[in-house]
Amino acid sequence: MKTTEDPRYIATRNLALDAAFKIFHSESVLAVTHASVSAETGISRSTLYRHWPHVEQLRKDAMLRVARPPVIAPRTNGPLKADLNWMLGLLMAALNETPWGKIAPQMIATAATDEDAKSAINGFMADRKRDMMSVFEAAEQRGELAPDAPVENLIEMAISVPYHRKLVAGLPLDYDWLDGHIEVLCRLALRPGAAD
Amino acid sequence: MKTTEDPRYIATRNLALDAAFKIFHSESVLAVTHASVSAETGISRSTLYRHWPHVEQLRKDAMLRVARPPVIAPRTNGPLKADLNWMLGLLMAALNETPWGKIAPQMIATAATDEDAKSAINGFMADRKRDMMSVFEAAEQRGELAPDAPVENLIEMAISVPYHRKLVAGLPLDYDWLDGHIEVLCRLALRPGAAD
DNA sequence: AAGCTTATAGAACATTTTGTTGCATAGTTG
DNA sequence: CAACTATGCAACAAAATGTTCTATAAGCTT
Repeated sequence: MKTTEDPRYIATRNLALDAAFKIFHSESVLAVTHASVSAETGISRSTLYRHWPHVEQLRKDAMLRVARPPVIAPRTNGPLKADLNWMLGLLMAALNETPWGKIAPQMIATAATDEDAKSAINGFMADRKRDMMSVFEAAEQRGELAPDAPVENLIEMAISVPYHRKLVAGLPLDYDWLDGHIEVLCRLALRPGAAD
Repeated sequence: MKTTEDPRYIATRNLALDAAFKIFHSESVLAVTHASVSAETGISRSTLYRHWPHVEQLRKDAMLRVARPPVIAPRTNGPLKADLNWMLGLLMAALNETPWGKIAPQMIATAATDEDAKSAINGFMADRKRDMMSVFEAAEQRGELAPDAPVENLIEMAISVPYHRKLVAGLPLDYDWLDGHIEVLCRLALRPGAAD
């Protein structure tokens, strides 16, 4: 029988990674150690070392397992402005009020040197871009979009600015700001005649 | 006499922090320890402990001392498109080819939990925004700007996207992309009649 | 130049973190 | 039931981290 299928092994792994993530979120990556996870779960240190011979493996597994942004269901009812308000409002909330806001910076730093973390976070962003794309495609089918709307760039701008404000510039992410952001995006997206 | 003015103390401090930064850049923050700096410089471990009783202090000092983005002299000759190309080209190069591209992610992560790192990186970004502002003001005085150009938002977008592409999305930062980015920014910035 | 002060080097020591191993026990599989 | 394998525990090893003391040398004061 393969180790990885033994229910005891699976159970230990899940328990440990849940605790590791909890520690990661409430303290920091560095607080995740075999000792701290052992204390949190009751799993013995030696067992944890058998699962993850080195701390970095434990930390990375914890990060990759649960550290992902909340799923944002694309809303494509229209009009575009309302859809953007919905999507970016949720993104804003994710950064302000969920673990993701605290975990993202750590992942970004890890991604700078670790391939797994890099492909994970790149994947998250690709998902987010795809969701946004479906919003713009729906707008196009409703005929709201300007024919020369630079959709790719708009999506990048829509998503990048909230991340940058929160993680790099240290500026507030609130609806006052979001309204202006969306207004600017719509200037480039909507066809001149369309109702705003 | 105050300790902090003794030339020996200053010399040791500078030597140590230079080495710490070198290690930080070539390996990672975690590689910066009293032991590694001692090995690199010949300064004794006990002396380093007197300067920085705890590793985190040493790491943070190394980071805050030299980890700053290259200064980008604002260019305001005009036309706006050329100025933006200059400024954002340099920002791109800073992210692609200088230590800053490797260090920024670490700083962002540290800023999430540390006030000093946070205010440092927020300060860097405020500087960058101010530089960009002078570019747009010059454009306005030349009469290039549309009267309703949303300058604040444009500056945020101009800067955020390169950072996001590089650090989060893992997309390439090259002139092919930059041309499109600037073209979109100019659509919103320039007055309708202005030569492009 | 003489004397006081302070930083450094070096070594010895203490503590904590990190990783390893062997064995008894108990859950899992066939 | 029999064979296998994960776990818990305890003892141990090694490395990283932090502390303290003393002799020496550099800097400052008069």
